[in-house]
Amino acid sequence: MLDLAILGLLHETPMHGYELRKQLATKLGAIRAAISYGSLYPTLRRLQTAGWITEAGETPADDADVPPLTSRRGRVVYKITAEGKERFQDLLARVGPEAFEDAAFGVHFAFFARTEVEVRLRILEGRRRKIEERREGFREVLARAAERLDAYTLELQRHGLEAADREVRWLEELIANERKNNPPADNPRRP
Amino acid sequence: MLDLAILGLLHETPMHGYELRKQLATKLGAIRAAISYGSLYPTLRRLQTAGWITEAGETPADDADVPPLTSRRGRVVYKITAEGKERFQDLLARVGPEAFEDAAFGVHFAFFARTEVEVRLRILEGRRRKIEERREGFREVLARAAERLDAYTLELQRHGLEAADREVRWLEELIANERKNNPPADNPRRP
DNA sequence: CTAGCGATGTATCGGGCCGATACATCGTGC
DNA sequence: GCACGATGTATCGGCCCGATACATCGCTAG
Repeated sequence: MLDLAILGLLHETPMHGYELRKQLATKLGAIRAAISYGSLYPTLRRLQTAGWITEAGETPADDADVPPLTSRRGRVVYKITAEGKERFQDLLARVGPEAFEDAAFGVHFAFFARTEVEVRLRILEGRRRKIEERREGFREVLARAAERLDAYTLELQRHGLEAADREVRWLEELIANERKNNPPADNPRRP
Repeated sequence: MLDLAILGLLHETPMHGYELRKQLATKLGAIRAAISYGSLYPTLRRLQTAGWITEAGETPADDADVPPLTSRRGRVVYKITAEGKERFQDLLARVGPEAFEDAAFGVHFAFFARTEVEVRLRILEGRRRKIEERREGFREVLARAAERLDAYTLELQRHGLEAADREVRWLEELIANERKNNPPADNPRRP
């Protein structure tokens, strides 16, 4: 799951670990917390061993750096290899049940701009089905076991039901737009 | 985190692992997926070693079992000890920053019926602050970096922002009710 | 009658990911 | 001139998950 995210980011531009973590945090902020270094660095090593990324010596042309960052220390800049790009496409198109889990779905979604329409649809529909099942679970608990649960547990169920319901509607909107070949940006929002 | 959940459930009634997992799944369904056996059984062993739970021989009085379950196999029924109850109260009242994380917050909330009002309020307020910060993050990304992100990433941010916003409002409602000493069940919902 | 299946039930193993921690450098402000 | 926060790399112990294995029970189809 981290593999896909890291390869995806390095596909756009070479980066070092620290920067990678920051980008991940903003790009996937809606899905999961910032990734830990205890995951990041071992994963980078694994990807490098597999031949999907390589160390790229610090780029000498630092033109237009945000502030005048003259530092040139132990930063290790990674870039994706040809095999890495293949691997990325492979992971991106693989639509197993894992792709519908919370975290994995978010990562897939974050790279939808690089995904085929049919794959996007299959992922969105799989995710919808999963959330629908979750929603059904809440409904059953609320209908069948309401009297056996205390007020707070019930409130948790209600909140979960509402959240699931809203996510289903969100997914349905996305699916409909996808079928009309509209990217989500074309979907007008009230300001 | 599992410790608190398991002790809490065993506080209500003795149970074996399988049942424990099912109860956890419904009680915490809104928060986290069903707990894995790969976590459950090692945790039970740990709790037992610590002296917080003990094996209770299969209860002989099986009166009013749901179906006539005559089976009496290798089921291991656990029950909480006096030290376990102390430990549970201790964990329940400990309000560190971990208690505001997604999963831990859910577990704490699920046992609010057994929690002091002041502790409930501190947890709800800490959680609210955390979600507010998350919401601020989304807002900043949407305001400052919108042009650098693709449509799907933006949509993810919008969705995250909306979810965070709604959770803040939910928490605010709960806090207000808490201050008026109303349990959440008194909060009327349209059917 | 029996073979198979799905639910119940306990348990382990490898691995992913996290939080805490350590350590070093750079620019800035006091 | 020095403390502090941001930048940056790295490891370690531990929690938790998914996959897997294995055994029993009750039901039902052949």
